Amino acid sequence: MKNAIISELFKQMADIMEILGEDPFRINSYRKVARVIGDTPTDVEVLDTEGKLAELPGIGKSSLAKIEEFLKTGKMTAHEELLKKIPATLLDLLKIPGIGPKAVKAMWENLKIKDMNDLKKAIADGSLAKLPGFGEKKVSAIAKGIDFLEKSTGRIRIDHALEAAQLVTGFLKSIDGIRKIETAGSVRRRVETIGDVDILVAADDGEKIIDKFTKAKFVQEVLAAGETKGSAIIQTTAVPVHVDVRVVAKESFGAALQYFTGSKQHNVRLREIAIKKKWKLNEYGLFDGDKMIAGQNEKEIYKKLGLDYIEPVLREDRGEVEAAQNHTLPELIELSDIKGDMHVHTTASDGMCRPEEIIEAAKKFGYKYICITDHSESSAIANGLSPKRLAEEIKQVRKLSEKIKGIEILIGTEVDILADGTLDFDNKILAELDFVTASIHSGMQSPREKITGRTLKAMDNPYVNCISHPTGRLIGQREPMDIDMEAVIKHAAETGTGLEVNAHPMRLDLKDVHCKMAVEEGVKLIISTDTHHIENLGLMQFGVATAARGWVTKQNILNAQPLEKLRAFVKAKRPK
DNA sequence: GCCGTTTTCGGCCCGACTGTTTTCAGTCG
Repeated sequence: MKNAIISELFKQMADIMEILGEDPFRINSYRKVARVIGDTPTDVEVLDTEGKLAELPGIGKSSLAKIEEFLKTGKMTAHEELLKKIPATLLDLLKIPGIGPKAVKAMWENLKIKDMNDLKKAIADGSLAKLPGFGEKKVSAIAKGIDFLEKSTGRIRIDHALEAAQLVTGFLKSIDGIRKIETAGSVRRRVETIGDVDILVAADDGEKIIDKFTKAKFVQEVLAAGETKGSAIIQTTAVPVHVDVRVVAKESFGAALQYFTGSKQHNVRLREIAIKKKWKLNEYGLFDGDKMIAGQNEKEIYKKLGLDYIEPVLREDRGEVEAAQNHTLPELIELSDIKGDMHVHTTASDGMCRPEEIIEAAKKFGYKYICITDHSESSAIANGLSPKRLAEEIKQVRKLSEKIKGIEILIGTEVDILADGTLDFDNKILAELDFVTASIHSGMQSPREKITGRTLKAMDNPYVNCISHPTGRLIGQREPMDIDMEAVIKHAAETGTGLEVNAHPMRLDLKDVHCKMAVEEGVKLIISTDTHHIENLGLMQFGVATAARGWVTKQNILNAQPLEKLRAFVKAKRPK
């Protein structure tokens, strides 16, 4: 699958052209190609073979030729030509906050700065500050930017971002004069990783709000403080988080919320629609000339533009604008639809709590059922169960099930998929379980054919109901396995096997675009927390958000169905 | 470079903040 590398090539070409000062619209079109290819779950090579590549939005003749050249030869001449014009290391400098293409170009042309080390030297010896357009403050901002970049781990997890958002909104709520407050940006869209957190406030005295925010106890460093916008690095229990607070008037709150929720590309589409109607859309409202025709609430803006309301999780310019025009938006899965958790671990393997504790906690969530799924023997590091220990656990859980009322208690397993694609338990014992999820925990570096083959073979087993965390990625820590997700999804549909949407913010696996692909093929998904601690049960919201970002409805989710339906799904695959 | 229910040519989203300026360019979202 070459999607990621092709996307990166186009992004690099856009960056280089920007440093060279070429036509911004042309640059923008390269960026769009990068984004569209990066967002596409289907292998570009497959799309090309089927002649469907040019059907993707933003891919015209010229981009198609570049992509095909790369697929055929492993080279992209246009990319190589551009790289001859500037050193590749210049692109790293663009990542420094406060430095853009113009600054990079000026530093390179005048001071021969070509990488981070050169830049540090130029700051230290004072030469950068002498460059026209670079004063003392700008140089100090760049130094800070380098420091931030070197310390930061890049984008942060959605749960960490949400914690920061809740900390700041909680604090702001206590200030007099605040009429409304909402978290906007990528946090509101529940994107899997977050760059910074955007908080939107409706109030009259912006300066006062920003002043209080930037002086709050949790603020580590103030990056900017104006009349309507404050920007700061704040401390949370997990990581430092960049938070922006913006203040707008009450009558513009909806327009500002829409605007600052993004995504940028989604907003561009909306503004284009406004322009066609001879209107103007900005963060203050929707305007016909000087007259505001919408702005106080967000729904009004979509309505006036002739669109059904689009939930924030869908606002990625992945077809949602067209669907809103045609009234074909899906009715998205919600947290309250979830009826049970199908993947939890107990002290029997590597979980931190006893079954009774988890079951009681699940009852408090209002779940109708829960399934205990401890590891199998091969996951030795996770204290996986031998067949004998599993047999004991089955007995123990059945007993609990008789004792505890108000929730159905199921016994299952998270069984290892072994190197040859067979399972860690034989079918005889699997047949005694209510639900079986299978996953790969070893040999994750194997080549694509091997990983894919193991997964497909596991799905052939009539007792396997679900594949857990199908790609094995750990966000920010481990790349996904090299696995053919198209083949996996097709085979899941063929064999009546479900796929997990692992809700842990570090996994979110399946990810959104794979969820979309799976439901389009008619595959049932199971959103599970993979709980190891009691608190983990609360992570379900992130799995639900990820599925919703993949246009998933309640009907597509197995554990949003009554228990009878879930049991029927298991039964349908087993030998009659 | 892409695109078309006003367009196959001529458009392509919009504003805040900052710093270095003295009216604006660069960066960011």
